[in-house]
Amino acid sequence: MNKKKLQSEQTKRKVADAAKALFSQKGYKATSIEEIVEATGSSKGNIYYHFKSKEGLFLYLIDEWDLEWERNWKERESLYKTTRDKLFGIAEQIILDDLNHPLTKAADEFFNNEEKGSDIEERIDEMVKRHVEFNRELLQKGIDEGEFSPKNAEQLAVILEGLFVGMSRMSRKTKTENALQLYHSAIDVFLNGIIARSS
Amino acid sequence: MNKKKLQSEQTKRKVADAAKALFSQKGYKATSIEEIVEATGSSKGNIYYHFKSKEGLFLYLIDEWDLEWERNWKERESLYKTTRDKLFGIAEQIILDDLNHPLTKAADEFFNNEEKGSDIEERIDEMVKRHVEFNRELLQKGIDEGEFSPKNAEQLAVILEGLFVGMSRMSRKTKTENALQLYHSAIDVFLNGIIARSS
DNA sequence: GATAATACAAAACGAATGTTCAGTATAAAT
DNA sequence: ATTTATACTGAACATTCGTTTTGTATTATC
Repeated sequence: MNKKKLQSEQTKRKVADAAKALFSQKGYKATSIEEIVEATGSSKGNIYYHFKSKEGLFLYLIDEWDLEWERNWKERESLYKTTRDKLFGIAEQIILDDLNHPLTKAADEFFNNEEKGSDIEERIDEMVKRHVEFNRELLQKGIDEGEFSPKNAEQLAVILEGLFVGMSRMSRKTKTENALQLYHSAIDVFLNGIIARSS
Repeated sequence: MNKKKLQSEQTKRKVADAAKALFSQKGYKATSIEEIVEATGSSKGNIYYHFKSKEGLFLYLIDEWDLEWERNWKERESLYKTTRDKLFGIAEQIILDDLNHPLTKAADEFFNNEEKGSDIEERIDEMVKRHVEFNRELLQKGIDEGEFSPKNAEQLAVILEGLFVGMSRMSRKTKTENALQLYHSAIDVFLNGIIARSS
């Protein structure tokens, strides 16, 4: 049980890579299984052997992306000391990640479409929850340490997540340089809005 | 040229109303022309006689919605004196409008879909530009009058627009009461972030 | 009253696309 | 060596849906 399993994993990877490229270029809906077939040389049946469905294939890619993001962050986290700096650091990583990661638009499209299987919906909910929880912990830490004024951390976490979502959408039409500035300003406003002051 | 034109307008309205209800409940993509046919009693051909396409029908509804929003705002604008208060007022109207207006989700879905006719895309771009310009004028006024710190008004306008978009998405899963709080907090943070202070 | 325009109906088109399934070959297991 | 499980093929399936087209009845125009 070796040669076959290896070959299998290689094929799965090849499909995932091709799908990622296509989803990135054309978006989720506009990318057909047929195109993935043409890009990989694999057959339709084979793709459905490795992945449960088109949605499943896409979520597989998003999961990988998420994991990669967390890995990158953990490497960089120690570079920042205060929670405030960490937030800026996260912001910047998200900015770079979002702008460099062409899957963003497809993900945005995917999450906004109403027709998802109920099992898929659950996975999405969990993913969003993970993000918000990630934000919440950081914000709570900032509040506890007196950096931010004591507000509802859970709510601020949701707002932060929403801010990124909104910025992603707004920067769709703008050039990359402007998008970078836009994101940065948004974080600036947000931080400025929750920062603790003596006034 | 009277009885016929009247009847025609009534039919168009009936179709528009039914479509609005359906798009609101089920989203853009999930609502089929066939369902609009069933809901109105009109035929497919008739719908296509009154509206150029499904996209055209949807944009017609969005346009109406936008016009109604502006009308409402102009009625209320005089109630607020400072730009800061106006922003809060706008925020609240958007909140109420968005939460009460079930078309929001469908619009969000529609704007995120990649497959639109090029003429449709133009109309969307214009609409977004109008919104941003609306925001920009207000923010610029606030800056000129010293209420807000002098930042790039254009960029802040885009950020504000994005914030609403993001909040709309984030509040999709939450209950109405929580959504109201969320929106309000977000505006709070934003205003707090751009407010002018003596520090 | 004849002609033209308008409002509407009903059916067919047509094309894209996700998914399944019967069948085959290659490998592992016994 | 035979059986079994796994990886894969390719075609058919199954629908869904937006759009077009052809035909008709009613109303306006002259």
